[in-house]
Amino acid sequence: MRVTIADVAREAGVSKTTVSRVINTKGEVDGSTAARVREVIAQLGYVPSSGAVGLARGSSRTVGMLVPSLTWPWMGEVLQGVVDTVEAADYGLLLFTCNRGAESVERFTSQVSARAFDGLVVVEPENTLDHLTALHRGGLPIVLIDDRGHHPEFPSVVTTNHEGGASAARHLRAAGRTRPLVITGPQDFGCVRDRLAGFVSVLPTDLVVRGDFTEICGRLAVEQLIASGVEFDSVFAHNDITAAGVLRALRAAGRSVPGDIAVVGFDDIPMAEHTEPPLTTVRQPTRQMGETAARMLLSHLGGTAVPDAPLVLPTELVVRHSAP
Amino acid sequence: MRVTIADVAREAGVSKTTVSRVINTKGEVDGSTAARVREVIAQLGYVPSSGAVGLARGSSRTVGMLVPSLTWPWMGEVLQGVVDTVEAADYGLLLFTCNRGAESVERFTSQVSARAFDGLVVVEPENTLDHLTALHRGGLPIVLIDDRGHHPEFPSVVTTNHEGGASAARHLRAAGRTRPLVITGPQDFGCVRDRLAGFVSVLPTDLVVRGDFTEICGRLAVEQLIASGVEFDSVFAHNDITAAGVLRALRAAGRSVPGDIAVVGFDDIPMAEHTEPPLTTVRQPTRQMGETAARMLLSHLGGTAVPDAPLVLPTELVVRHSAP
DNA sequence: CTGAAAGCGCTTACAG
DNA sequence: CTGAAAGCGCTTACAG
Repeated sequence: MRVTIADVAREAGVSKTTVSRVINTKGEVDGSTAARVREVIAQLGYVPSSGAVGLARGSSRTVGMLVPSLTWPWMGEVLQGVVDTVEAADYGLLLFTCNRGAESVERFTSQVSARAFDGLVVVEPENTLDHLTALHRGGLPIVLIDDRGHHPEFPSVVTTNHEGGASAARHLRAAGRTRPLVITGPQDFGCVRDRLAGFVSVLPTDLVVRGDFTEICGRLAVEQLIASGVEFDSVFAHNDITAAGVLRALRAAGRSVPGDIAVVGFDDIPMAEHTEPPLTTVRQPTRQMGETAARMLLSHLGGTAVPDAPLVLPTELVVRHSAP
Repeated sequence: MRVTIADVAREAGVSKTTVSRVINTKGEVDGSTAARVREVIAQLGYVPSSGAVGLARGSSRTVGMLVPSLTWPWMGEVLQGVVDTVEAADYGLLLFTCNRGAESVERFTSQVSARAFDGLVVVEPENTLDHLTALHRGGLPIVLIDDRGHHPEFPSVVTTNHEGGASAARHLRAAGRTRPLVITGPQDFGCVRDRLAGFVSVLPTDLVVRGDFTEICGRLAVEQLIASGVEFDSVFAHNDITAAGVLRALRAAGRSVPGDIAVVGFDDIPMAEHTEPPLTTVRQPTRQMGETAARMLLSHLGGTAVPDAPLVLPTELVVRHSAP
């Protein structure tokens, strides 16, 4: 049925060994022999079976990617970055999610043991880090894309959260804002601590409300502060979704943005362009993070030593109307 | 190094055949023998090599997914639906994109020939349909998620675009709107023709502007009509991005929404909740489309006959403030 | 109920 | 420069 290396060998009048050698350009092969083999390959439309190659070579030329969710607003960019890089290197990408708790983790582990892939890119492991560490110790190359301040044993890609927070503060300060409200994300996330520390290092404030990265937390924080008569002239929200809630609450309360209150978010998800007014925000280089992580993993698989410190990619302040 | 079936066999004092039988619960095996084998498997942490199993069985227990882009706003939901379904069936998902033109297509085809996966879910193939048809004729099971009005030889999952357009029109008519503007997507897309036909079957109009699914086209259409003094009391945009542009242009022109003009979009992407005002829109069941397509493919792989007509999933009007 | 052997489609020492 | 043979880790008739 399908064309195998044996068919090519027979047709070309050589051994399978020789065919294998011209496919992989390994070892010396006579020029005219090689040409003949290549011709037969083209003519028969032969493509080596990835399964057989993998079995014989002990590697699958496939990388795995484990993500907590595929519907987070910035996940598409990360994925695209990883896929592009992996495809360009002629690797396949096997995608896994771990949103069904223990069951998914177990299934995933079993794929690891099955050697279905050679290495793994992980995005923000929630409570699987111990597990991943065990797999890594067992020999699985892993690269992490993470902002939660984990300090894993394996290489990771992060972004400049501290500087990102600082850049938001500098921008507000330059606009003459002196009394900012900060609405954070979950405080056990490293990125949240860093964004906050960076911000207050430039623009100290005692108005810090603990949020949880949802729209509702932004809305509630603003409503409550306004209701209790607390004054502020700007808001730094730790992500764009929260900032969207802030904008909505301010509008409902009759405060103008940026006239009365300037608002800065974090992430620069697609929505940020479309809020009213469009949101000034600290852009995370999500696609680049995906590309970088994939590149690190591939070079690791290729034998290059991995960096021992996390690779840090720069954020960038994107100025729109909510804080000109 | 790694634990193989031979290790298990030796440790349990049986043949590899027997181990294979208990793993796959195939053929009769003595109860106590089976128990012993299972014990050894657990104790050694044995997991069959997916590559070897695939080679021996001639199938990979993996499905492929080919998408044009991973960063489209609704792609995350589709992907999640596919991944969840595929994982639940203990299959792996191999992800491919075709955004680098001929090169990606070629790479992808070679993976097909390499038998890297058993079946394929395709989302909106741009100009690869002929190619896919060839692969399908060559024996590759394919399920399409598509709204462009292709009529492929293989099963597909679509949504009720005609009824979706009609539901938007009924909603506007019920609100007393009589002079709607329709801004379409690319007119060679089947979904665009259907949405338009559905809409005008309920609420005829001569105000139809051809758009291209971008924000700018929505903005320009509104600006130009207003500049030329054409009156309208509502807008039906063929996707939410375009509707966002419409909202922005109306606001800039000092028209109130929905007071002066009601606006309805299509898709219900995450952004739709966050526009000003929040967007009334026709929701596409994107996640469900992913789940359904994956389920169809899996049951096809399982030997079930595939339906010959496209499977149609219902849209749903989501009412928010832009058209209450 | 169980096992020896062939086979899946490759790669890779080894020998020439 | 080339090939016969063993091996990668499984499954599956076939025979008992």
